[in-house]
Amino acid sequence: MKLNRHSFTPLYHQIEQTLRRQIESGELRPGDGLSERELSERFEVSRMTARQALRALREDGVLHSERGRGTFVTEPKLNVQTRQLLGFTEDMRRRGLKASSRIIRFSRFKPDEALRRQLHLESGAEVWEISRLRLADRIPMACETGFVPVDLCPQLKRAEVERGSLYRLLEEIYNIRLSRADEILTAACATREEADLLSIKPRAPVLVVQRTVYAADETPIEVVRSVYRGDRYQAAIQLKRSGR
Amino acid sequence: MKLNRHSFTPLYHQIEQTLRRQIESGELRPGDGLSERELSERFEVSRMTARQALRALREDGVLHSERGRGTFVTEPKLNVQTRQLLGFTEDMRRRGLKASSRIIRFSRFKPDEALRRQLHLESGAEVWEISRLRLADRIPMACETGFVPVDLCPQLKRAEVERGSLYRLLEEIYNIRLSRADEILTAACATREEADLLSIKPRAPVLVVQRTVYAADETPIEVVRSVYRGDRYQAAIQLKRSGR
DNA sequence: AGGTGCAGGTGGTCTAGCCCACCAGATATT
DNA sequence: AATATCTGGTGGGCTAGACCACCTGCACCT
Repeated sequence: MKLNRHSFTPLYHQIEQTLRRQIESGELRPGDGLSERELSERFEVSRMTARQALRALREDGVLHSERGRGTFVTEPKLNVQTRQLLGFTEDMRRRGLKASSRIIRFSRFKPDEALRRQLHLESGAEVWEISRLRLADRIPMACETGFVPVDLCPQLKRAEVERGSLYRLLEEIYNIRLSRADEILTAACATREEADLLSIKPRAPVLVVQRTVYAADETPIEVVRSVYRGDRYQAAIQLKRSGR
Repeated sequence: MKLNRHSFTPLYHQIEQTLRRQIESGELRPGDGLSERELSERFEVSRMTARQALRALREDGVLHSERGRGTFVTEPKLNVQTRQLLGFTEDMRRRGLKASSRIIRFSRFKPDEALRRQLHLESGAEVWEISRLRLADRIPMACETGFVPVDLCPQLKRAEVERGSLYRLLEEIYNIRLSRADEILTAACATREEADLLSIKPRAPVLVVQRTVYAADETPIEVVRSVYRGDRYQAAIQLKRSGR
């Protein structure tokens, strides 16, 4: 096992990625055991460095450690998957559904004060408005209206947005590293317009998700409001008891 | 600053708790700076140990570090607070509201197969059923039905449940250390019964939270279903973009 | 057969260092 | 006055050890 000692990516992160790949490829299977000392020998690093690699994987729930026994690849949770910062496309893929979308509106305009403040923008700046109907296996699932500063991706094309994942686009083409998001979930009644789009009855229950996405440097990237069909969508979360 | 070197609680955890107290008491204020080397001198531990204390606080968002500058007490987020594993009482207190409750049903019975499996119980075991209307500042906010294995707290009294926080009871009296929970959030329509209890119109939107709470050893402690008024309750979450 | 005790492996914690890139403010140079 | 350079402090990363509590399986003894 060879690491690149002169890379800018830290050793522990290279180890983490290696293990993650091995788990995804099936080379390491659920239940398989690892050991900190064995890893530190295999990768020729100190044990503390191996530990740091394992820590991240433990926090993701990919591995779990038992004192006195070892560290093991976690059995994949049946059913419940934790809510992650995923776009609709990625979210649906994880649920085993195929995402598609229909653009309802795609425009650029000068945001009002509230939105400008949410996106930390100067008063002259513009935003893209991306309004899409989201389908899973061709069934309407959500309608989503997002706002992204034009400065971040001035070349954004309707066709690009149409094809698929906005987040992948931002990460791969515009080189913006998404890091975290704040979400607020509420229950509401579908408006007539939403009901039409989603093919549900007016005033049927919907799950409304308002999300602000941030880059690694805490710059707001996107503000988005998604209205999910209450009868077909559920959000799974894992909570920790921390602090006191 | 003195640590108990012979305690069973690790040094880094003692440091973490000390800092947490100092922040809560106002002795350390938002914006104040700390340094790993300074802490390691002050507490007479190695720098790695001081680092480990800071890591936990960073992950909680209480502190944040800037390379080349230092580690600082984070300004408290206005408004948005992240969803934590809290009982209703604690949740409302954080929102600045006073929680109270009215017991609708309190009984013990033999669970059906589905519930038994969720709580990992043997076939003879019994559970408490605790069904409560939850109020915030005397306004109905949610109705909540929880199931707890009788074995965990055989002495549970109706009066105890009536007084307040079930979670505090479990932690302080029955010495059960809660560690995490899985939640599923969905939007739905209030049933007639729920609408009556919550003083809302029948078929008004409600946020349904189904939660399973686990102890540190992964034993399921409680399965609970809460129905929140859609017009008065929202759930805030923080998401991280991790792994791939 | 059934228990007892021991040895080796494991994760958890901790030490006392090291080098690096980065940042800020002071100092020196133009 | 503006600019470059130095300097001390910071977090990030890493090392090569150490001791502990805990778990497991094995050998030994009863």
